[in-house]
Amino acid sequence: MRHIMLDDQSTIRLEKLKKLEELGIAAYPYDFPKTHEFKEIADKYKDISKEELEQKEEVVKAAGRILAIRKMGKSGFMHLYDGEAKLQVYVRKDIVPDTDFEVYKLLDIGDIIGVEGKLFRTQSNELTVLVSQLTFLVKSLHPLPEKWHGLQDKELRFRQRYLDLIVNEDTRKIFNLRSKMIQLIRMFFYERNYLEVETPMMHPIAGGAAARPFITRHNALGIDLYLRIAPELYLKRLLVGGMEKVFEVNRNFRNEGISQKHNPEFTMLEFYELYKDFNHYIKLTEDLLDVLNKNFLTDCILEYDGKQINAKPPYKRVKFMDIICEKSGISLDELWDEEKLKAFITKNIHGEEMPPTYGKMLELMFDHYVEQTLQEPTFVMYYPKAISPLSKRSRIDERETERFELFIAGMEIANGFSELNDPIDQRSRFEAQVKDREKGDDEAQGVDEDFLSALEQGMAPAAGEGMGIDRLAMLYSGTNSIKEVILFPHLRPRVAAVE
RNA sequence: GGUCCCUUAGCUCAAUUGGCAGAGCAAUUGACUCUUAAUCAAUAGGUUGUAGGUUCGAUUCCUACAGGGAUCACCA
Repeated sequence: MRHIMLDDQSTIRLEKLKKLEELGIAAYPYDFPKTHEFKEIADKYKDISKEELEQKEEVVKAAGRILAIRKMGKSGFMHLYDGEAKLQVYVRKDIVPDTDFEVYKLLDIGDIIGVEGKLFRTQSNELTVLVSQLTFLVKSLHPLPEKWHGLQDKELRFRQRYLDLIVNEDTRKIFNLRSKMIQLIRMFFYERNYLEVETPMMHPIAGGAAARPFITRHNALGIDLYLRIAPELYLKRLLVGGMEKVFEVNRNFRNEGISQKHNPEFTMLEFYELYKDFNHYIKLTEDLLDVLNKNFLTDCILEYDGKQINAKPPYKRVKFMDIICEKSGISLDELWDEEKLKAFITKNIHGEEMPPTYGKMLELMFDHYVEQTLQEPTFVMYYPKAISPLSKRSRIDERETERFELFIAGMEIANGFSELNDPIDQRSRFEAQVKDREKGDDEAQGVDEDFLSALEQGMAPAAGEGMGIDRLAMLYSGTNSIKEVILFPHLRPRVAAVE
């Protein structure tokens, strides 16, 4: 049996709750019929003067959590917070019923109350409810963190996110922004006649990306399943089935380290459209970001990590192999030659193990020399086949694919391509992956026969793309840690206290 | 997983060279009918993350462990 942890302050609050019950007050009432959100009140009356308010006799019913109490004998002010805005209320002994004033005297910071009363402006002109009736709604048995500094301890902020949300307004703003962003993204695709779909989170084969999966167990079937690392291969089965435009916003799971930019589960937007290629999706990406820019930025400037980044499309386009040459000084011939590349890495990149495959060497070159330099939004195009097992061969150079990634502030934001729809080519790419795995690349995929059968049925030419929602939220909220944009980021579990 | 840093009252933070563990907010009691980081007076609140060690004496020095942060590795 669990008991409430009783420190001095909680004991006192429990006693106050008992006194309320002795007054005949319901300790845990069932509802409160409020007429306004605080923000509605603020918006509606912001231009109404003190004098006009006196005449109008505007009565409101509203409810919120007490963030501050300033008691002055027979009257007092409180600030309430309803999760969106704050509202000041004024309680006077000669105005509220006697019982209500007794209740008021037993209130603590953190309690939630409902009030009814007419609006007025104080001497300092703050819009305030002159309380005529006060309704007790719930007692908070623990004190709130300090009002001035708020809750600073990151661990407490993430583990007890509810406290963070009550006390730190910025936190609330970040999650409002995130929600609005996802809403705008959905609208963007709905307007273009995309169908929103949900594909499995548990896969018999983890495919569609290069990553190590989480393993879970299905008892009745007696098999292991993998939490998906990407929805890609299922979404493309839908393309085969004739769904012409689809998108999915949902979680992916990757069994890797936790860092400032990585959470084991993260939210991914993926979208696909038949009869289009990667050029079309580069443009669509710019259109989508343009919508977000207009909603979240002023003058299209991203303020990130102390830098100002111009986010106005169109964005710079560079070739993957060219940009590596430009930033590292290697020649294109050397870069295309595995042995010469190996020699270059040995000579110039120290403290790194030699990657097991040619593809991994290219990724090392890119990560080491290029990624951090891409601060202004930049499309990196034409990734080599070796590291793009699901993208269609380039029309220009068959060693490359029609794949692009978008980088902003040194972060990978999107990854898209002309989808490979040749089942024979796809099979050989999968087989190359198997060879990579044998060479020691434990993120290489296996052969997905079921997916190949779908492709054999015939998939029209298509473009597809994935975007990391958490990282977008980081960019637009100006936060440099993914934990700030995920309500409950993964932390090591605390060892439970002895019960 | 490696390296470095952090952990003191409910919260935000102090504590000199190793020498009585303190402040603000929150809380309690009292005063106060336009305050807004309300004000004034008084009071209470601590096994200094945990377990060891060195020492006459440890918040302070050492070791291990736990949690967090930064960074590297892996990745989006």
